[in-house]
Amino acid sequence: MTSDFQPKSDFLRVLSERGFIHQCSDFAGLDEKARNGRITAYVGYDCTAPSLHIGNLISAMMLHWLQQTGHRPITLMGGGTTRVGDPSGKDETRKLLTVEQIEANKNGIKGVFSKLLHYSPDGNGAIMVDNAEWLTKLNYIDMLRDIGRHFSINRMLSMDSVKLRLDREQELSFIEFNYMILQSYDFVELSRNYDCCLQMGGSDQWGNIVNGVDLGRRMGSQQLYALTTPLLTTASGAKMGKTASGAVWLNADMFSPYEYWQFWRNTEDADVSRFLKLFTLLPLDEIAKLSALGGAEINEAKKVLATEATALLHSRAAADEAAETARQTFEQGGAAETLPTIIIPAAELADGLGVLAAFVTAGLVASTGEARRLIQGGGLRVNDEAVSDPRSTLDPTLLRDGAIKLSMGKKKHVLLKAE
RNA sequence: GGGGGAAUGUCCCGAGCGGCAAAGGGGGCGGACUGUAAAUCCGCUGGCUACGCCUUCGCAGGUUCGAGUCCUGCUUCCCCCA
Repeated sequence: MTSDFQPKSDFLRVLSERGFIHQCSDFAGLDEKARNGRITAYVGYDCTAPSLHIGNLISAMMLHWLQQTGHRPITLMGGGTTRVGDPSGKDETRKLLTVEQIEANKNGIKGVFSKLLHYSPDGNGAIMVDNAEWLTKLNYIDMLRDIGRHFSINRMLSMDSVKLRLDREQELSFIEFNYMILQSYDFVELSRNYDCCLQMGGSDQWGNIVNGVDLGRRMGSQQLYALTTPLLTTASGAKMGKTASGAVWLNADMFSPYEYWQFWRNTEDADVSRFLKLFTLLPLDEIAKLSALGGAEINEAKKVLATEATALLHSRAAADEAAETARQTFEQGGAAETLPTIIIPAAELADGLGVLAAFVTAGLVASTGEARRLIQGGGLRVNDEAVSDPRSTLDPTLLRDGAIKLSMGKKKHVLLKAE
């Protein structure tokens, strides 16, 4: 955390109170600027996947508060930079994505922001731009002369993103080495065209952002600022956002509102307060009350966290439905209608469907082998009864209200319906 | 250009005298205990039409009853010399 500086601007005060701030290039200067008028700030998003994930949410939330406190957010799509690939925090070169993939990913990512920001060309309406617009037009010689000359290789070699690779004797290709130059240039470009003076991002972006600030100074832009968030980890130190099945995606078609709700519901006790501040819009005094709950009561706070976070990203209705599904499933031990459902042909069930196949079809296990192992460990249940024989079959007599409830472990349930 | 190393279970790290579905971690998953938490303990962590069959140790061949392990060629990476 950066000193005990007391921000006077609404913007930094909110971010600071809610725990968003890790580092800032010039806290006092930025605070002053934000207090004296509307500023424009941006966060860049790489288009490496068809959806953003939890790790991206924290910076998106910063943009939200930026707008709420009267300033203008820019969401920068990395349509250009993704073609190069950011080496920060990565052990190995990522495979280059095709231009088509990048475009497709970009379109997948865009949607999320409309949940958190108002877009409009006027006032403090958010704007979305794509750095492919200017990066793809750069001419190599011009770029070297205008931009490249401001970069010192000596200094670039000392940047974490580069040093790490070199220290570990892992290859860093020239194309990746250029990433920070392009990102720096983005900042200057946005500062010229949109009067943007602040770039925010995760702490792993500090080096890239500060380089942009520096380039701005060398190229005679206005004073630029850098602001980063802490790296999102759980209280036990694990990197957030990775689950068994992969990342916690923000797009509903990749990670359903119900799964999303469950993700937050399973937060560790020690993280509840921090996450309420970061990922919900609840006022701080209310969060303080919730955080004060001790022992088993903290579960109430987790439900609020789950519902508020889900409502913010998906919708209030989806959040309430997820909460209700969870209530029926976990608190009453029933099978809520709204659990994830898999439909199979009625004939298949009438003929007797093998349990192993059923669990594979339901997507609860990846293979029949895994299903067998889980059965041995007592981890699979049909209508809440542990499965003991891998050769047993499911038939229509097991239908309860038209569905068979398949469960893996205590938390994952799927309804199997026949049609 | 010359010399020397390295690539292992498709999550990662990492052992591996010619008999290996391959030691050990980490991570993940399941079970017990709980509060859908943490900590702790136990189990699992190639596939299948499953007491049997099939496919795995960078790639392609070869020697052998049998190769991750030996030989040849290739690819990629690292180190030293130039």
